[in-house]
Parts: sequence; C-alpha cells; structure tokens
Amino acid sequence: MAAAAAGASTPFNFCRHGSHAEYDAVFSGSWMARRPSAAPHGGGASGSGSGSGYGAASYVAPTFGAAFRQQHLDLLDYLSDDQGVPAPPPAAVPSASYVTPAPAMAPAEPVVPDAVAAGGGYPRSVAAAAAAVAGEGRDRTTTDKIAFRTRSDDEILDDGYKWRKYGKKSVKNSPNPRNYYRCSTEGCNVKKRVERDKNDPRYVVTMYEGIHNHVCPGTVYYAAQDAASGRFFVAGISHPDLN
DNA sequence: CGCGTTTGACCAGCGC
DNA sequence: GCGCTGGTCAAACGCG
Repeated sequence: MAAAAAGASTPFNFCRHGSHAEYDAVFSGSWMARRPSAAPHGGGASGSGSGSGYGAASYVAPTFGAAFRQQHLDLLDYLSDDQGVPAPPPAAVPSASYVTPAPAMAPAEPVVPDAVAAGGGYPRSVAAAAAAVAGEGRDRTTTDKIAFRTRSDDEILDDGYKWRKYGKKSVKNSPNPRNYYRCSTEGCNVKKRVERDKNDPRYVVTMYEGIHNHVCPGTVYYAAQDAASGRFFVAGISHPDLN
C-alpha cells in the first residue's frame, strides 16, 4: 500500500471508511471461490452481470489488520479484470503510528462484471492482482475494473473518495436502477456503478473502473522515522498495530 | 451561490 | 438497417 503513500495512485479504490459503523464486517471470505463459468454477456454493458451464479456465504473478519489487508488483496485477486501479470509481492508496511479506520462495508462478495467475463479472466495471483491495481508490471493500456457486492442498507458505501453522481439507469432484467458515479476530484476519471443485487436486494453491487490518480481526500497518512537518518517519511495508510 | 442530484435525451455498441 | 440496451450528457432543480 505504499503507492498510495507516495501519492502516485491509490492501489485500491477504497481508502477509508470513517463514517460507517460496521467496522467488524469487512469482506467476505466467499470471494475465495472463483466463479465457475463466465457470466452471460448480452449486448451493451453489464446488464446481467450483477450477482447470479456465485457463492453467497458470508464471512465477517474477526479483527482488522493483517486479515483485513490480506482480504484486500484477495479481493483484488478475484475481481480485477486485468490479466495475470507477474509482479513482485506488495511491499511491507513499515512501522508507524496512525490508525486508519477499517472499511465499513459489510461482507462483500465477488461479482464478475460482464466486462471481466468477456475480457478473459482474472489475475493469477494475489501479488499479480495487487500489482495490477497498483500499476506495476502491467500494461497500463488496460482498464482496471473491480466489482464486489456488499450486504448493506446503504447503497452509497463510504470508500473515502468523493463521488459525483452523473446518471441513473434502469437496467434490463433488474428491478433496481443502476447509479453511475464519477470521482469528483478534478482530473480523476475513476467511475463506479452501484446497483442492488437483483437476486438479493440486501446486497449492493459496486463496480469500480479505473485507478485514482490522487490520494484519498479523507486519508490521513502516518509517518515513519528512519532509524539511521532520523528523517520522517510517509509510510502508508495502514496502521501497523492493526497487523 | 456553489455543489450535488435528478432525469429525460442523446449516443454508441451489439444482435438480429 | 433497425431496434434494443447501456452509458453519458446536460439542463433543471434542490439544498446548505
């Protein structure tokens, strides 16, 4: 997660979750199960890709820290639409001293966006997924897409970024409208689509597209001090004590 | 007044 | 070529 600290690009589309209360409900372990077959893909975009055909078992992370971070990677592994790209494992987070709130999202589960299914698959490893989203060792001409579903009453998940709604559309085969959001940060072209799972309205299906080219506006970075030089440097957005 | 949401219109891609 | 569908635009509107 050091890439975010460097201010280049946020390796993941979430960066904080300060306002939601369900901190103990992070991500679902069920995303560990890959969807066995490609989603049906009709004309246009992802009209029918919102949630059928994958497992629905929920898992609530008992604690934050390593498990949480690992789950982030798991999520990336299963949901990024980039092809598997060999890459080094994510850098370790150095010691530091700030608590970053854990995501407030309820158990999230992987969703295979049609674009993913049509595009040919997933990263082959956690490292590859992390690197792919972080922009390392990969073809930057590809589009980063990641989708998951979250059991939540709120359709708007506080992922720390500021989103501007620019469209709403009712989609075929779904009673629930799809909402379109764009990152409101100038120059950032990240978009997300949010809709309720047509099969289970308790779940919100969120699909991110693109990589933020800025730091999370709500992120407070922690600093680490180099033992040799005594100089401080921005270390990241995760608190080491959470590991 | 600025910013965000709403919503109908428009456009592009795809299948037939 | 036509119709359907999803994605985006932009004017109108609401809210703080």
